[in-house]
Amino acid sequence: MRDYAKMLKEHSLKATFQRMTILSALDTMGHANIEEIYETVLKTHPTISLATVYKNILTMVQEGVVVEVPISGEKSKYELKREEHLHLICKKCGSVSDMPMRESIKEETEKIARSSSFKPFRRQINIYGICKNCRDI
Amino acid sequence: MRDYAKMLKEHSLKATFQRMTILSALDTMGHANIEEIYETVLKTHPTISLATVYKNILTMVQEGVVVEVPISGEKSKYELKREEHLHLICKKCGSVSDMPMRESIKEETEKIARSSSFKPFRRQINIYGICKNCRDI
DNA sequence: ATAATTGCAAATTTTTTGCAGGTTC
DNA sequence: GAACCTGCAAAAAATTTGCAATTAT
Repeated sequence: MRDYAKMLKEHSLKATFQRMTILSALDTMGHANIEEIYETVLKTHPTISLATVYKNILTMVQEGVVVEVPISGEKSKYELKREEHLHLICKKCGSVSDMPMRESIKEETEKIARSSSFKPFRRQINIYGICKNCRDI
Repeated sequence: MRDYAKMLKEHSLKATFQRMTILSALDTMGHANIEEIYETVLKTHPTISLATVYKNILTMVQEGVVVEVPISGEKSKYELKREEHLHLICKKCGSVSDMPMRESIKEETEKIARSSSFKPFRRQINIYGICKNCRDI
């Protein structure tokens, strides 16, 4: 559990309970799309509106507090901003899990970008497949 | 220009002119979202309906003739299926360009997957930044 | 105090669907 | 000629907007 109020204030966003609830939901869920976030926050704060979830996800993504994870064939999920990592995405159960980024991958992608005079900001690596759980079934 | 009819038939899809036109549009554009595809096919075949574009993109993605490229902060784009590669995505002009996949990246991602007993099918790597053109302006 | 944020309801945009007629193999 | 595909119009789903009331700083 992180200090959500601090995260928000560092980006000059007001620490409303709606935002704190959304961040807390993302923190426990790891990755979730708008609908999933909305359903989760409703459980503890039934007055939060869907429009507020939309507006805040947009704002918090713009401010870099939250990161969008676009996924083939699904609606985008969102996660709290943290160190760079990659995603293992199970095509069976839909789970998303984080794995640390390797230095060598960073270096290779830097090289590739450099070879096109492309100035990279950030990477996004998704690996699609079947997770351990679904495989064992 | 590839043999679109063949591509379709290999996946037991009928080679309608609507599908051929969509594939041809993707071939020339490289990457495009639904709206862009629709606008482009309209130029040569003004009778094609938007619903047909939606239905066909869905079908052709399911059959693996076309691949979805989900992009942070934008609507998904689509491209013709081809060898594995990665994407340089310019946050200024929105251009997407393909770069060859490096062996070492494949290997590293295999290792990462293996370490979680995850069985990988395919990777998707997006590098976001500023392209040469936009940088020079 | 004030500037930002919220919830609501409505508007807009995006995507999906059902079906009668047409096309491909 | 059978199964598949199309266009249309309508329905459903997803997202955005405007605004008066509320809240954080």
